[in-house]
Amino acid sequence: MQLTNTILRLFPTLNEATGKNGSNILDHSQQMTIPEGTVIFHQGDQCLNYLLVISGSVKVITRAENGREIVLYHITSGGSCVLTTSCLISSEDYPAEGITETDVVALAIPKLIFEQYMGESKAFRKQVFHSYGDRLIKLITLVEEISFAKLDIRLAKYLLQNGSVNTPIHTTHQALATELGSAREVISRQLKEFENKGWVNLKRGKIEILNHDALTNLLP
Amino acid sequence: MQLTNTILRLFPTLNEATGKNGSNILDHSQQMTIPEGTVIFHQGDQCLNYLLVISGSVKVITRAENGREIVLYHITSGGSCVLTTSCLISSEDYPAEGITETDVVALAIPKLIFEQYMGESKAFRKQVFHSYGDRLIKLITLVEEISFAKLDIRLAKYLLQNGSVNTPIHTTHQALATELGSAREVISRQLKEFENKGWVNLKRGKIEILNHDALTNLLP
DNA sequence: GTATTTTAGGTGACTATATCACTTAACTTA
DNA sequence: TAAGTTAAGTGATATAGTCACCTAAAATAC
Repeated sequence: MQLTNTILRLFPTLNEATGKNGSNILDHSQQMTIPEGTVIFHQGDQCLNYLLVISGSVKVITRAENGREIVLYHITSGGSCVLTTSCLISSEDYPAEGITETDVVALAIPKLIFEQYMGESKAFRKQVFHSYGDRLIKLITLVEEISFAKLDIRLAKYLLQNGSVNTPIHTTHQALATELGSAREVISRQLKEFENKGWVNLKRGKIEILNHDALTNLLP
Repeated sequence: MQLTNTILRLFPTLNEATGKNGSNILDHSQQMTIPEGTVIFHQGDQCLNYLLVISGSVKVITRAENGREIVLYHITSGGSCVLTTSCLISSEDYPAEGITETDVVALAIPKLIFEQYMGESKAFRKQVFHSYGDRLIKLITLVEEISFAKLDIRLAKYLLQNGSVNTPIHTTHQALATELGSAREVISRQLKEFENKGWVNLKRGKIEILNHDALTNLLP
């Protein structure tokens, strides 16, 4: 089956994740398709599955009372949701919310199967742990960036990572503000400054990079 | 042995963490005492042990190029160092540094023993995972606070959590700045403001809380 | 014990970022 | 085409961080 091959390419360790009786973890898991914009988890939810993302992207955000948001990280193809995992094990509340940014195909491994394979398969354990370590390191890097890096640099970095001279970025200033944990007005002004310098071209919902090198020079 | 009892009280799951041959995880672990101010890990280190803190406190910080620091979290009695664990499994570089804040007694579980028991003991797995989830949630909460909470509120919160009307806080403005990811001058000014309002009393290296209620009223 | 050095804390001027209360412009849909 | 909706722009003000420098307290050297 084609999908199984895709899954095994994305999560090679699942191949080895066979239980005592030789059954594969995939046999007990369910593939699901989730439309864009779906809230797949939020604070207080109970989680019954370990989620592996096969295609598409999920953003995990946290929100202040006043409505300001910041993106903690994205889960893309080959990633897993450690927050639901963490919750699977410790049964604590989520401090965050997960929303699909595109249509997402995911593999849901039920809680019990998850626990069973965690005991039986070293490869699966390794995979799960790796996800955890990854997120932890990403979060620490985020703390570092929010605390120490200046906004123009973070913005330039984002633009360079998500677009190039020929491929404009389709997003709003508000979405960018959420991505960087800033305010829309601040992003707008900063982008305007980049535009005045001739580095970018701004259209409603679209940012074109004109001078890749100038933006690169801003980075440390 | 008294120490074993202490360890089992702090890490109840270790009691169940027996291997196939009935051996206990404690038999293979080493107890160590680390003096205050020791850097127990930093970027690029290789880690060979899973560390459980029995007594004392370790602070985990990350540092900017310009020298500014922020405390990511503290590991106290009963806590474990997930960063070294993460590194044990994924072999990635630490994005942070761990420093003992006091003399610390810790239990070091060698990498191989750690991996063995992770496979054999459900209780031990649970313990390790719980640590991970905990840190993840703490880090997300930190991101939330840095991004959204105002400094006076965060400072008041810190003061209330670390002192009271009769027990002054022994720390420097610089240490407070690191704890909250701010700058010394900013902390000094904020504390001065609290002092002008009669809420605290400032001495070199010491902060006395005078008005608990006023500080509490600042919190959301 | 005084002098020197080190460390903690204070201050003013300035820059960066966030917030608030709007306005204007561009797309959407009735 | 008009009305509604969403995106972006703007000025004023508040908060936080940076820089350069100063003073005061404590530690140490002599």
